[in-house]
Amino acid sequence: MPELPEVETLRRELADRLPGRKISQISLFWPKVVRSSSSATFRRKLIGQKIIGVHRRAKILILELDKQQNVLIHLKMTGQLIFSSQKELIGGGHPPVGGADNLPNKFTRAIIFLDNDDRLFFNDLRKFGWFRLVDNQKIREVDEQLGPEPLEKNFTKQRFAEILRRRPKRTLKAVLLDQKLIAGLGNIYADESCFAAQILPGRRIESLKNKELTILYQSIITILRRAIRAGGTSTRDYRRSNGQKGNFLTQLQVYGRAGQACLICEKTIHKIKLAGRGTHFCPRCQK
DNA sequence: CTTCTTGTTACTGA
DNA sequence: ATCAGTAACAAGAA
Repeated sequence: MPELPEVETLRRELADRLPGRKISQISLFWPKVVRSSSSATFRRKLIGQKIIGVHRRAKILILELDKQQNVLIHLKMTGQLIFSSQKELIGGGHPPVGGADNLPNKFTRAIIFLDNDDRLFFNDLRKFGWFRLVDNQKIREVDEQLGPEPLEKNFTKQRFAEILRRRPKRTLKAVLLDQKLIAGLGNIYADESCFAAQILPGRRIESLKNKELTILYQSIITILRRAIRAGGTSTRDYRRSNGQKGNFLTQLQVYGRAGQACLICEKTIHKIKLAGRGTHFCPRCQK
């Protein structure tokens, strides 16, 4: 699912393409994708606006527009943003494998047309993803409700420990998934971080030793960086902006590997339900 | 047919 | 006040 590394991959790719472009037209095939107003108002307000930046906060992609306006995009579980450039097709050659040549398809909920004839397709099988048009003040309110970004400088080991210690009775998995505490982790990277730190996800925070918190802190950062380097994880629906899969799937140690041998100790990977989510761990490596 | 999948919010009950 | 669990959103795969 799109978590921090997947959305960050898209942000970096789209930041090379969108800034400077004006939105020339918008097609909405599933009007409920717009959560901030009616779809008609959304279209009217957006058409003609210029994109000046592409940002990310937690799992939310932010298209910064002129006039203090922003389009927030949440992919939820099955959302995709596929960028289609007209120019690269002119001049021959083959479009990228898995590109936008078969779009729109039955899961395309929206298309954003740009003033140079490039297009951005929003596909979402499950229809949970959304667009919201918000001003800069509202952005600040959204920002305040989210925990620190794990890859930013202000995410120090001390701040991480403080955030966790204030929730002594909660389980580790629940805390890692809580966007108000730490931004951007989802089910895949919560499980992978716990494995890397050799800590069971069902542990209560109050039981964690300082040394364990330090290893967990470092594990989260390392895993997220490596996942971004691989272009994210495509378990199922996630795609990069050119339609290709992210490559981190092959580096997963526990997520999706229930019943298979642990890659470190060869004991069987277990799967339980924790914080309402499928939770994977090695019963020997993790304590 | 049932069960499972998950990001997020709302709700319930301990 | 805190926390865990579940339903809802929605649609498809197994």
